[in-house]
Amino acid sequence: MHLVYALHRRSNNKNTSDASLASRPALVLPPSGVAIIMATAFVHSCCNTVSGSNPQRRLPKDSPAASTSTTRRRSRVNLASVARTLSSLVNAGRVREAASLFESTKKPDTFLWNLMIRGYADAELYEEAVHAYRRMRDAGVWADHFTFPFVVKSCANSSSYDDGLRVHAKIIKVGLDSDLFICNSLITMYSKFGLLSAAERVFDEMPARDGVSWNSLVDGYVSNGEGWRSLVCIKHMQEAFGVKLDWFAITSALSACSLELRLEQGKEIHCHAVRNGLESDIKLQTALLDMYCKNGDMVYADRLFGSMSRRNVVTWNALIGGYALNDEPLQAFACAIKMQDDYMIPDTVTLVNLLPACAELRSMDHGKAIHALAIRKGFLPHLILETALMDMYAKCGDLKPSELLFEKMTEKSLVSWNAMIVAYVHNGRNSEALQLFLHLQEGPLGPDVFTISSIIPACAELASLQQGKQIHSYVLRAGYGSDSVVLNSIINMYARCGDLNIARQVFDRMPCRDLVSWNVLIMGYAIHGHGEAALELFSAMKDAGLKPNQSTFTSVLTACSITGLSDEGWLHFDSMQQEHGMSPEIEHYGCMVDLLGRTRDLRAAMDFINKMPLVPTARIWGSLLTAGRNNRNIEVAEFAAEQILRLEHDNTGCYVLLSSMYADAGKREDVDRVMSLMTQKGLHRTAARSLVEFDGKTCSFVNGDKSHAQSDKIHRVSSVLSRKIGEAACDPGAIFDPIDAVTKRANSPSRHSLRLAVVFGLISSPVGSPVLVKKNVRICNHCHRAVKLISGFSGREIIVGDTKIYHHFSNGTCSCGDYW
DNA sequence: TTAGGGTTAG
Repeated sequence: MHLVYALHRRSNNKNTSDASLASRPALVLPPSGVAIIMATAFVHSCCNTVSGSNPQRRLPKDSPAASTSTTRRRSRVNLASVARTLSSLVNAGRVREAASLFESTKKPDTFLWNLMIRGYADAELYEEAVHAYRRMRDAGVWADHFTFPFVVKSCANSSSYDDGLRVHAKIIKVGLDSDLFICNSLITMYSKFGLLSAAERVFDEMPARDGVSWNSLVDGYVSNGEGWRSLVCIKHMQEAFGVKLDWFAITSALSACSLELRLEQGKEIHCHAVRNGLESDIKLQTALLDMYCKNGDMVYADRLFGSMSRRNVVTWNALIGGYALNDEPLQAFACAIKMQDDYMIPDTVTLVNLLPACAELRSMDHGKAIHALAIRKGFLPHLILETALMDMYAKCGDLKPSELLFEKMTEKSLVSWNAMIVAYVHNGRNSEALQLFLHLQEGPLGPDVFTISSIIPACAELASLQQGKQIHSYVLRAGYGSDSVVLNSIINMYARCGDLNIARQVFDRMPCRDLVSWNVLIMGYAIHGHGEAALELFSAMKDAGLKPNQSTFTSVLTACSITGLSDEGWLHFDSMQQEHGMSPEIEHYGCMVDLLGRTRDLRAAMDFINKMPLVPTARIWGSLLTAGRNNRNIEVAEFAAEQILRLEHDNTGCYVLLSSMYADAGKREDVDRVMSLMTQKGLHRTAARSLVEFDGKTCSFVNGDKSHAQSDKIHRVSSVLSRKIGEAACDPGAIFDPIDAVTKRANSPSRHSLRLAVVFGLISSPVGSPVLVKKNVRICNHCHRAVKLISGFSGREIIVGDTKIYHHFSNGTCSCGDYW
């Protein structure tokens, strides 16, 4: 406006007063781009007149030198005036009008190019900024120390990795690689690319650094999830270099404390902010609030929030997110209501923060209401909101809306892909998760550490050793071979897929083992029935200086119970409280009930449950049911089943186990009663399925399966083996098998899915090699007895994983000691 | 004319 005012004044009589000009309505209107261009043209003419008014410097009109000199001078003056106009437009954020003026300018110089590139960068038109730089270079105009910070920033924000590297090379070539501003922008660029070592290299090679250099590196660490390195860097900058923490450093430090869950350090930084008079800044207060929320101190967060004199939507969102994060979903919703009383309008972040609260409450109604609100407010499509919605639906157990959202997303980030993969895994749809993982690899987005950590458990659940090996190979190729989170998942996967030897090899070769690594391997030994080895590993873990946690004891007590190491089990259970000051949790009590059941002391098991300081769950009564079943004590089993069904009326496993017991005891009427009760409740027994891998493929068998290409041979061999091990055709167990009782069809144990899978494994693999089979339900008595005998007869090791443990059948015996 | 996070998804 001032510019037009000035221009207008020049175009009119010199005697025109400011007051009279101010009274003209045209002057108070904002200048349009065209008006400015026209005005600029007018200024050119004025300037030309002025420059030609000095008779002392005038050259003969026909002189070539005079002509050239005049042209140059005119050109300089033109550019200077364009620059003023262009600068005004850029500063006003009117980048399109600035571009129009720029394009109409002949031979723009470095200064004008810089202005234009800055205009694009300020308007977040980063790709256009980079394009303008390319045009500048092609036009032969020299880029200077002002040009590069804008260009580097634009490369960083447009994810133009190749351009970024080319620009850096150019900076080195023109000798500007020591410039403070350029180096600072390069640190940020490399951090945004996730190339922290490149950012560090730029930082290290700087001849001089300022606070921005340090803050940029610290921020780079934080934004790449390297909270610890960020805190180390902050300490170093303060102590070794005497750099004071400013607003930026404090906010980065607070984020680092959130990442590393360092509440005490966060409080120290809070004190530092107070000492430096920054505590009244609303942004800093919100950052502090966020730090307290992320560290789980909602009491302090609430107190800080209450003390704030001013709050905005961001502040409210931080508090809502805090309550949702800290498992206080109702408080999160209460805040969302209160914020509206405070005249704050919920935005996309508010809704994104509320969705985990819906998931926590398992309240699809709340989730759907938020979804509807997002649609009504026109927030969709929105990448983060859609991903959060997908996650909410999946956690509420409804995958269909998640799939629809994912399918229809106009833009998908890697986080969206990961969320969908996790959604499948958490809902037991492991095959779909694996398919999606393969699909992801076909596109431009590569899997990251989250993807890998999500997909490995799917392989573990599918018990697909081949798939697991392929994922392991991918992990090594993709450079995640030293990531302890990923490697821990891989150890678990190998153990759950039945190959404990490879699990051990991965563990032994880990560059850095954490507590989880030990816990996972101890559990691996436990589920394979190698109790002694698990306890040896536990001792080695303590010798290595690691302190056991609750999960360690779950693994150790599981090992003791599965292997029947009663004395050791009680020793470790007691040591939890006496030596390590831990209160046993429900899982630990469950292991002890298993242990008591295994020692056949059902009375002690019942007393133990009655004296437990925790309310028994279905898992505890399930252990008692198993104990009753393995000790052939129908009364105890019935009592346990009653307790389970009181807590979980749809527990099909409970019905099946009880009916199996009745069948073993020859109580045909009770079998019928239990099975009809199941039918009345609309429950269905899980169809048994056994998997065995052959030639890199998983072969699946159901009971009586005849779909396999070699079915005739498999059934024939199974019948022969059945006879060889002396399995009677009229086995009383077979007659009263609940499957037969319900289906009323002949289904001899020799045709059970496990038997078919074992036989196929035996005939399709090299003589002497072990056979590995995975089963989706527990092994029935007949198959357990038969596979023991088959292992003796064939001289082969047969490994069968059920839903809980691995049975190693060898020389006619099973590692479970006939208790499972 | 140059560099820098308050809250959000896996």
